[in-house]
Amino acid sequence: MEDVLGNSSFLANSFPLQMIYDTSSEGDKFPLGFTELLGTQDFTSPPLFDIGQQVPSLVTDPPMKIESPETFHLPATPNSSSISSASSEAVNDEPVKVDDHEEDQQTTKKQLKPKKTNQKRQREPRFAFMTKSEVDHLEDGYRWRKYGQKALKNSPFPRSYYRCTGTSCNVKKRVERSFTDPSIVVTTYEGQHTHPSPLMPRPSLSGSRLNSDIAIEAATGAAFSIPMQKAQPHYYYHHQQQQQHPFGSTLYPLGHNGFSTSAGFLHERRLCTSGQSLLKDHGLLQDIVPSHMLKEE
DNA sequence: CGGGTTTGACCAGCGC
DNA sequence: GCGCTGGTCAAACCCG
Repeated sequence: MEDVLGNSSFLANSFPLQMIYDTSSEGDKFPLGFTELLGTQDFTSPPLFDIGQQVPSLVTDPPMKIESPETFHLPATPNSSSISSASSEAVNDEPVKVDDHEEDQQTTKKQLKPKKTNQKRQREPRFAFMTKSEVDHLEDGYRWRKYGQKALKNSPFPRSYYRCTGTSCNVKKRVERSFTDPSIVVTTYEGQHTHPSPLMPRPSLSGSRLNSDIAIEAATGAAFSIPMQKAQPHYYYHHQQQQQHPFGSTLYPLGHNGFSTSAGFLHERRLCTSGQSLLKDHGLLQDIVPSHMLKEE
């Protein structure tokens, strides 16, 4: 976990526009797209980001070697910001059904105190964003309570731990700064909101929502919360890497935990829902990244 | 006073 | 087995 942000050689050819998805053990039982793992299911989760400003991508690096449980990729350019990469962590061999996640969370918490059960601690699917921002704690529409802070071994910046304050909502997030680029905030979400955002009512599809925004929701079936930017992000797109299959080949290396499966699902779903030819060169990014950005590269 | 933050301690998992 | 590290707890503290 410590080289999360520190693998600079890796970063050199990494994907600037990435989203870290981390599922612990769902494997091919994972019936949902990754975004569903985060926000509340469908109606409840507001589109908290302006897709024109911040765009998630599901792509990970093909050469990605998961040396540490979580591997983050930083933008290749200082101007680029945001988001993601895939990671896997806390591998459980036993598959976990998403439906059970709430229960799991309850039990995992209890597991801490009444020492040692025979079960390994089970983790929620995780999912991280890299956001270029001055502020550590990005507003994402939910209310969070900080419950811990930890200095990380290979980073001068501490990691903060937050829990959603919603009752019976066990979503957690971790916020840390990239020490390779302090302007980048890495936010890792874990769990699924069980309630709508208390801060931001979901607007209708009309108005300010961009097509790409809609595309994301169509693709995922649910919106998820991406921290709203306080600083203007820039998106950077690597055409070269995008030519690869945005999910299959790049995500398979994550192996064990079914990321590839859910990603594949997502991809399929995308094809089904968006109704246009989506399988072109740019893969997912094509319809979530503004076209002018795609041309930049 | 209620809710959030800080911070030291504790625990579990992992690697050596 | 031991030490290291990440993750969490919970008491103390802060603030509106």
